[in-house]
Amino acid sequence: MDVILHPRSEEPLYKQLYRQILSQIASGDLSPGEMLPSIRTAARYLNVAVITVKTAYEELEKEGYITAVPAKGCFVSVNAPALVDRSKMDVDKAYETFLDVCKKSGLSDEEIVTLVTEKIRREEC
Amino acid sequence: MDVILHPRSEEPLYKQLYRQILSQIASGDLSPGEMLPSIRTAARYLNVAVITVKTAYEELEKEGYITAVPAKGCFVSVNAPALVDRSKMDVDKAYETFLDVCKKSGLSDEEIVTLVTEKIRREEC
DNA sequence: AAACTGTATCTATTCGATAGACACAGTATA
DNA sequence: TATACTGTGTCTATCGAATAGATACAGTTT
Repeated sequence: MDVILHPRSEEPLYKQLYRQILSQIASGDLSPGEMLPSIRTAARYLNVAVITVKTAYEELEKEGYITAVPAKGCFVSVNAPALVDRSKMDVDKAYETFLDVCKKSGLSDEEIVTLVTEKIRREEC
Repeated sequence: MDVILHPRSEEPLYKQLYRQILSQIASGDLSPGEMLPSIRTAARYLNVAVITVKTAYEELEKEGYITAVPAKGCFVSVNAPALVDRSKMDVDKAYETFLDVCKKSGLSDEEIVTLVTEKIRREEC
């Protein structure tokens, strides 16, 4: 399992795991149909609680990237790559919309970057 | 002071106050230059703590709607109506949507800032 | 039967948001 | 100058959501 968690990070463990798995699906490192490490195996390997892995997997399942089968395992969805592509497009589209509104409100490029940075920073605190 | 707070509401007291004052600025009920009730007066009248009013005023000031002058009072900014007109609400809404999509795509806060910065920089060239 | 799978629940901890109380420093006015 | 006001800063309490640990449950595989 090619995942590294940083326990002291601001980012919750389950989110770190979620992102890294998603990234591996996006890169093709994890193929559709492939079985993920079981929740217990992953938890043991990563030295975290079962619920931490469970939460990460749950989030991935809720978004359709993986499918959990009780007593069987968790598997990368066959349509995961399509979802990844779509999400990329969604990000682009959402960005375009956001940029449009900003420009219409008379915000400069610099102000937009500042705005996003500030909002993210405030959200993190 | 034409404000009513609902202590049992989900919405925090200071936000209720913030919204109602902003609404009054937007409607012209509060004019530019006009002095707002002092923090203490408002707190006494509304039966809330000083810091509750302070927080609401602080938010309004941070966004440029009012100006606080120590030992004098808080005043509606002269350019408050312009701020209201400017579709700031739209920017916020567009940002929220954009952020949502990014999060759903598994982007970390850092990655979002990078993405925006990169896109803006590329657009400028 | 043993060893595995995902799931559910109960609990503890931490942290931010909210808001109360009160002290501080500066200004206005009588 | 005494007082009554102004915004500000700090210390504290409470509440709830987020996070994550431990453990028990139910189903499948070998």
